Amino acid sequence: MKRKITLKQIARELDVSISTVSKALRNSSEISQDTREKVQAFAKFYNYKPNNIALSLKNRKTKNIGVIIPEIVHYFFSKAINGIELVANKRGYNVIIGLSNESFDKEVLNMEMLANGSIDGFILSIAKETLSLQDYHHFNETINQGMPIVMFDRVIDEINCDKVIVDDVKGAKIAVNKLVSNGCKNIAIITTKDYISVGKLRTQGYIEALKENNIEPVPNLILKVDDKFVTDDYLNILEDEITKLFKKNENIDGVFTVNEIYALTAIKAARKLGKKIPDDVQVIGFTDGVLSKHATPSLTTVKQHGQAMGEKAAEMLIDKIENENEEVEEVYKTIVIETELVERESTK
Amino acid sequence: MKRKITLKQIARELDVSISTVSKALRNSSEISQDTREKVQAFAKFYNYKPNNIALSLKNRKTKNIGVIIPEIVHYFFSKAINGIELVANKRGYNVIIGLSNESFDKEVLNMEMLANGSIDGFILSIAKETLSLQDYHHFNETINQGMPIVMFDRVIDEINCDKVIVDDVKGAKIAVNKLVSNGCKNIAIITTKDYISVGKLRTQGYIEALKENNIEPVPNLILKVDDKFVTDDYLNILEDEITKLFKKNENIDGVFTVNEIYALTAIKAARKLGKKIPDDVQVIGFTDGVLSKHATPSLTTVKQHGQAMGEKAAEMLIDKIENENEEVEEVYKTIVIETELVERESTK
DNA sequence: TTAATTCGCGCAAACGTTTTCGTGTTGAAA
DNA sequence: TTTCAACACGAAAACGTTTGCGCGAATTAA
Repeated sequence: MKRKITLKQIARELDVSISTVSKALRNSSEISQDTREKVQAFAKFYNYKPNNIALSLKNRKTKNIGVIIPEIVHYFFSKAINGIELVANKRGYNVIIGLSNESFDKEVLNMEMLANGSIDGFILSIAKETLSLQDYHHFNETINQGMPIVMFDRVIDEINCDKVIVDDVKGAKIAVNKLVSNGCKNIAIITTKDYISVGKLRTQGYIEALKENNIEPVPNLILKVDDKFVTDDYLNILEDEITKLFKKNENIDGVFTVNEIYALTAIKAARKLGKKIPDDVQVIGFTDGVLSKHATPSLTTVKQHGQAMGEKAAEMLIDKIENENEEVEEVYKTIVIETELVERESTK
Repeated sequence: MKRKITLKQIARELDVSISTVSKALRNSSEISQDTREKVQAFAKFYNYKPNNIALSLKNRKTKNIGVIIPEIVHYFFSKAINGIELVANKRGYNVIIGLSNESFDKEVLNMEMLANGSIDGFILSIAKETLSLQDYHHFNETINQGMPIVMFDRVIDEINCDKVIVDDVKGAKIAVNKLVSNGCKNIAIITTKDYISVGKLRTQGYIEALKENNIEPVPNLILKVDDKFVTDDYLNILEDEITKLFKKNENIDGVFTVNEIYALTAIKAARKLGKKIPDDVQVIGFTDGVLSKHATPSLTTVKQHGQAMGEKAAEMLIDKIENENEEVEEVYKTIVIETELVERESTK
């Protein structure tokens, strides 16, 4: 019923000026002990709290950070948000989320909605559509307006901003090396089309690892799935493609995939073909999500530390926000979060 | 480099007053065609956008809604956020999230951070700790300050606000009825302690359904798991308890669980005891998450429509925010979202 | 020519803060 | 008694908007 109380109302009730109230509440020595106590008691009684919006306007700091990600129903991204919210909260910031749903337009719209004063900085992971269109004007414009940006996971080299990434190449190598040392001779990869940077990099790691182990990569063992349109039939199409892969290459004894779903689907397809996991085929996925842990057989995966990435991104952003005054020549960092192989039942 | 341009700067450059600029941009007929065009062209060139914070202060509307949930790395909650963000965005609102991590203190803190002007209303799902402490003062205080609240999923009857819930009793009944009609005679339930309202209600539905099918519920078949402390060892403890349940009651041929993890763990435990799913034991879970779909065998579950719940909650909240003026005697609605049984491989 | 309109624009208040600078009152020192 | 510092407080500006109102100039009607 009763709106939040303001300085003005307190001032009127106590018959002093607004400035006196403000100073009294901040314990300024300008104000007499008497008045201070009176004001503070009154404020406490009416549960006075300064209005954030007014503070934001005055200080030109909102204490909000904007996070724009492709989707939220996704283990990696929700973990990242968890990390972001953790440190943001610890440092007194709120988190505003925008979901691009992998759409360029929604990404641009979301950024425009927030860039007009609502936030002090952005943390973002780029939509697939943006990556394939290669239209990055909205990032550059935002940066030019003096708004700090930290990109994570899906980043673009050419944009000048802080970045937090996973060493996808190295992660893929670790996985492939594991398969090789476990005795696999014919290792396939199930990956995405190249415009997804993480897919591309993991594929690169796969190839490099093979070469380092003196195995010549063969194109037939590289399956690049188009995941532009994720429909309900998607899983079936995926499974069909993987089944074809197995049938064409009877000798496959190891599979590395760039995410969990591909790995699980590969296991399913392999089993239907009568192959035993991990005896006949060993499988390693990427992203240590809830599926990897609870699947049967549970999945050996390359863990990305999504939460750590989120935490680091938030730390970097807030550091930048709070040191904005020091106009040192801008220097941008790229932090690489190490991956880790989590071994479970899908490998020997 | 260059900060966002303001009305004042445009006014100075064009040698008119601030009000003229403002009116010109809003196409007011008070301003001559000439001036309007000049101002608009200038504003467009410098990409002028009104400052949201200033607007918020002026209008006493932030166009932000606050969402406080227990955790985000969780299929149901992330689906709900997805729905909330969808309609919020469509209606011109931003979403600020706070995570309580099931902690009472963090829930209170988060609400206080946001309640001082940062948002126009709350959507929340209550932390377990709050539910067990039964301390709801923060909700009531917020409501008394005139801030609208919509609770979803985990709600409290005594609080006067809009609510969006799932019919947990009915959902449980549907599941149990399915098991009965599939021939199960000894149906166990794996649920949570009663202070979690959803656990309690689903248990209630289980009992009612049994009675309606003329089966006397037996206490030995009701396993109430304490999930207050979710640690890494948690799954083992859970599995042990379930294994004990099976051993004590060899005749169990159907299991209903209040979430996915319990269901998967039950399947695992049953299999280790040599029972076949669904031939010897049929299992139905709750919450149609990513695990249910991808597990082997895939899981028959009661689908909660988390996204729909989020959408509905956001609609209700924004409606309330935008009709706040009409001081009709407050009337609070509770919307029940229907559940749906998704049949997969864990039932016959 | 005068009076009444219309037009085009600026002033100022308001939203809720914080903070700088003045200013009137008190008490003590000279 | 005069002078000055210390004290306690208020006025006002600023952050960036929107908007009701007033005012001078131009136009029209009488």
